[in-house]
Amino acid sequence: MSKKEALIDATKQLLWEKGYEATSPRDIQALSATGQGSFYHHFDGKKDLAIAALEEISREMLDIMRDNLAAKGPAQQRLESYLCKPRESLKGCRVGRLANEISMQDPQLGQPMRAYFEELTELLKHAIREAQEDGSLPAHLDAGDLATTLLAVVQGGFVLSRAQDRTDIHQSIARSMINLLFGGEAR
Amino acid sequence: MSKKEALIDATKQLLWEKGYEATSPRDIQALSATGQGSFYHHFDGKKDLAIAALEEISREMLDIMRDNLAAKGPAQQRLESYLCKPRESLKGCRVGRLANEISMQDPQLGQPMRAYFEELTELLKHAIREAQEDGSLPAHLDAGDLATTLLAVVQGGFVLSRAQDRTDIHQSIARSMINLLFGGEAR
DNA sequence: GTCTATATATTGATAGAC
DNA sequence: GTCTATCAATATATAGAC
Repeated sequence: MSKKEALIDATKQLLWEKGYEATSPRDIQALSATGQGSFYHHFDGKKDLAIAALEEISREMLDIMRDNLAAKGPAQQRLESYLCKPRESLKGCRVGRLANEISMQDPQLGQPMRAYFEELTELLKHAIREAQEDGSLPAHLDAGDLATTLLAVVQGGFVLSRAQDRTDIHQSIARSMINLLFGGEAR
Repeated sequence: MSKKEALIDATKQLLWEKGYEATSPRDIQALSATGQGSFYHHFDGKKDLAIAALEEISREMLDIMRDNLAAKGPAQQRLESYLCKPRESLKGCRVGRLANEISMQDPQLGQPMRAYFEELTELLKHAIREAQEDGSLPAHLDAGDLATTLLAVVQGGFVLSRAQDRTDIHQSIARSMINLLFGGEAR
C-alpha cells in the first residue's frame, strides 16, 4: 500500500472515530506511519486529505447501499433489510457523523456528504415506488417524503445511540417503522 | 448580568454554532466580554463550563417540550405539533448536535445529554399512550419504540438538513409521519 | 471577582536534506 | 516520494496585580 493510500485509510478511520476537528495531521501521520513529507507531498493540507477520505467513504457506503436497495427481489424485503441492517450504532454513521462539523461551513468538504445523501435518497425512493407498484405500500404516500423519512430515522438512530449510549435504538426504530409501513392492525 | 452568567450564555451560543471541539476558551471570553480571570475563577476549565452550559440548554429545551407534550388537549394534536414545530434545521439540535463530539467520550459531559433524551422519550411515550387510549393511535404499536422513532426522525431531520443544506427536510418528515400515524387510506 | 501577562503543549504548515 | 527539523499561530491554563 502506498503512503498516499495509507494516509487516506488512516483519515477515513479517524474521521469516523474522532470527527474532523479532533483529528490532527499528526494523528493521521502516526496512525499511517508516515512523515510530514508524505502528507504535504500528496495533499494540500488537512482539508484536502479529508475530502479525499470522505469521497472514498461515500463511494464505499453507496456501493453497499446499492447492492441492497437496488437488488432483485421484493421491494418490501429490501426496505425492511435497509431498516434492519446491522449497524455500529455507537460509532455513528461514517458520513452523517460529520454533518455538524462540516457541510455548510465548508462547501468543498460538504460536497461528498451532500452527494451521498442525495443518491441514497434516490435509491430509497425507487424502492418505495416499486413497493407501491406491487401493492406492498399504499399508493397515497409521497415516495420522496417517505425516502427522506427512512433516511432520517436511521440517522436519528445513530444520534440517539450515541447520546444515550444505547445499542438497541436502531432495533426499536426498525420494529416501529416496519409496523407502521407494512404491518396492518392484524399484526 | 454577572460575568458568570455571561460566560455560560456565550458558551451556550457557541456550542450550538460551532460545537464543542471548535469552541475555545478565548472564543467564549471574546463573545462574553470577559477576561481569563473570570473564566477560571468561576469554572475549572472549558469542560466544566461546557457542562454548565449544556445543563442549562437541556433545562430550557425540556421546559419547552413539556409545555407542548404534556399540555392539555388531544394527544394526537400534541404529537402532530411536536413533529411540525418550527425548527432552525440548519443550525442543528442544540443538544443532539453534540452527540458525535462528546457523550461516551466523556461521561460527565454526556450526562446532561443522556438526561435530556431520556426525559423527552418519556414525554413522548406518555402522549403516545394517551393517543392510544383515546383511539387516535392503534393500540398494538409499542409506545416506547414509537417514542424513540419520533425522536429519531426529528434528530435525523437535523442531520439531513445540514448535510444537504436543505430547509424543507423537517416538513417532509412531518407530513410523512403524520400520514403513517394518523392518516388512513382515505386521506 | 476581574483583569493583564505569561507559560506550555498542540495545531497545521513549511524548509530542506536524501 | 519520504524523512526530520523547524515555525508561527492557537488552545488551554496559570500567575499575580488590583
